[in-house]
Amino acid sequence: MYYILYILLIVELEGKQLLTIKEIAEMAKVSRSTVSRALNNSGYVSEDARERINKVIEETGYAPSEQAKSLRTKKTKVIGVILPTIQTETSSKIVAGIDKELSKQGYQILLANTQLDKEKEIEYLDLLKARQVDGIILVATNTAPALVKKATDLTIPIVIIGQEIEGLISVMYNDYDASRELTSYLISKGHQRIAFIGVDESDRAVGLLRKQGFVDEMKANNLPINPVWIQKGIFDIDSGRQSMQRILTETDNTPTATFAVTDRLAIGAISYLKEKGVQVPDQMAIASIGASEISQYVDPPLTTVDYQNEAAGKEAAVQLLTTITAKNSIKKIMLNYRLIIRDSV
Amino acid sequence: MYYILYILLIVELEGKQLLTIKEIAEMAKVSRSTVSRALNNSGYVSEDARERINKVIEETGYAPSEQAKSLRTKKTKVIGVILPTIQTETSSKIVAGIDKELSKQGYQILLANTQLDKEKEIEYLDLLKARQVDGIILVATNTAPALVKKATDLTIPIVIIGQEIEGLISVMYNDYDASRELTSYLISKGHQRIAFIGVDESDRAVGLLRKQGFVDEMKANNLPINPVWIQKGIFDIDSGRQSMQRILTETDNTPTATFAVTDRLAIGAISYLKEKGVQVPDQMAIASIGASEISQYVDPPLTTVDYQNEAAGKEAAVQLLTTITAKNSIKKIMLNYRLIIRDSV
DNA sequence: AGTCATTGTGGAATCGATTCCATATATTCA
DNA sequence: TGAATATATGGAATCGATTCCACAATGACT
Repeated sequence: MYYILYILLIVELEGKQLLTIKEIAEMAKVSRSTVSRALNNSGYVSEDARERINKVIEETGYAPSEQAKSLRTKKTKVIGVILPTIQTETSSKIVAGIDKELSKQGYQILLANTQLDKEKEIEYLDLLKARQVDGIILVATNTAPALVKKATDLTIPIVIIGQEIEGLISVMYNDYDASRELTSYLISKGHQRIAFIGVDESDRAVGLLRKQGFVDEMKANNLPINPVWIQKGIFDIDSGRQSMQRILTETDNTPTATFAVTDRLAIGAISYLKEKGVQVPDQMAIASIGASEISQYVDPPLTTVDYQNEAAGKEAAVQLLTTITAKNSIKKIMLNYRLIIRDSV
Repeated sequence: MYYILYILLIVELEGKQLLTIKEIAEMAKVSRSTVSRALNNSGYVSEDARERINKVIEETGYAPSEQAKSLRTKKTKVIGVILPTIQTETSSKIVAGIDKELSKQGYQILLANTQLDKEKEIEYLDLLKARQVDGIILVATNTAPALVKKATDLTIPIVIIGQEIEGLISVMYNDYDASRELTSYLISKGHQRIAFIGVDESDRAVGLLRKQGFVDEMKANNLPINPVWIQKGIFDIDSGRQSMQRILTETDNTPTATFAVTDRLAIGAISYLKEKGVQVPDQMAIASIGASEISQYVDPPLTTVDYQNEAAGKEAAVQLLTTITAKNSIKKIMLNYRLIIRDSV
């Protein structure tokens, strides 16, 4: 009999089989119920039993399966985060902000990177639901009807960052006002002919609102806009170069300043200007939105708008957690921004 | 009877209770076993039953609980990724590489951000184990004995990025050779007095190996190293500024070139030099390791070493997946690097 | 007609926890 | 001393899937 037990023990240690609560119970000579109670500090457990259980846990390094636990309790302590990409400073700052807040409360992040594929945003909502996440934070790039419907129908708490979706908690950047203010600043510096490098308007926040802010402020100051001055790129540096090239070559009516909707676009534009020997800011001023870390180290340092992405992530996490623990009614949160004036204007 | 069923249905739809396989089975008038077989294409299912099941699934939008499934099958299709920080380009590129590879195979990433706290690396190994992840990728910053022991004892497949740990699959950067080659390049450009901005040596790869590469190459060329030239910072830009300040002020024997172990440190150093009116590269050449996206847009564009972090992440994911599906014996993978020559030297 | 393989199905056990409930003992108070 | 309460424990059901097994029905082949 002893031999058999011994052999079983060996096999178990060799195979490094994960321990279960049942085995811990047996070793501590109590029932599974008691182990569970000791583990969760719920109900009564005698000092005697508690000590034996702790000792066994200590020795074996047992950790209860989160798997099994959450099947029963319906809580996974996991939050799904859907991102368009992880490779930008904006995204990683948002994730960092989310993570800081969530980890305080013992939650973890399950990443869902769409790689800019809009279909996948919808797919991932389903997948995360199947994975029983306790909540979802969606860093949205668009407000397509299919996405809105899926997100609204979802039974899981969800917070949107970067776009406004009716009926859902949204954490938004103040794109319109920031854009007007930045345009206004350029005008106050004496610029009258101002170009604009934007992105596609299916991205309502970055594409549409920032453009509207620019256009409205120009109109409010009775300044004309040459169609060539309005360029559209995608979210990368090279696209900024190309846009600036078009601005300089496709019309004789060259602007004296350019407003790029992201730092990357601005950096691309500057890189083209340098190549062509155009002085920044003397011959062409540049301003953008984003306040990326390097914006202060490029030459010249960029005048930009700080959106405080980490704070956005944090705010989204806070909203989500309060929705999970106690129903939450706050629906829209408009974040602050901050104009950072440097040498590029 | 019909009323009761009807009311139950209403309640169910109203409350948006998550459906279970049991309900699907009832609606399709088959057993749970049959639904499961249909879902997984295992065993026999008649065409007739299959159609009814698919119809019900279609109508209800049912998705099986991954939770319950993985409790039974012991597979979660989740990989834990432990990172020192998510806020650097290196990290996000690695994660992007990992994610691209994993998502192809239907795996997802569970993030564990240590925020540079070494204790947490160990904690998270336990937590991820409790969460039953199928594998772990550890982006390591050190090889402390406690960490090595925990990682080695783990019963879950694990791959290390950035450090070499005996007995585990490690994906490493060729820090020593890259460092020697970069130093050699500086020397070939005529520099004899070269300073070095490093980080703490508890980070074996970035701290120790890069320094050794530098020192060995200097020695091989019989070049002396002034102690003040060897500075130590942390992983941020400001730390590069401070190091450069010390290099310039704490000795009269000023170097003509500086090797910074990361782009950020180099950018900080350049920023200080500019402030003091020191010409780069004429009065001080700068070279670093990292090839961050902005390294080509700073002024002057940085000479740096490209480590291809995304490829590193991808390689780690590939190794991990093959270990999970079929035991894997490859133990060490040394990645390529590439010297990028620009104007800062 | 009888054996055998193929196809199809449902019941029941299982994964590893939590939690309700029944029961037993110890303690307190009138 | 007896009733009420507090403390302690284990048994059994449960969460939502998968999977083994037993059993039927059908068709094929001697």
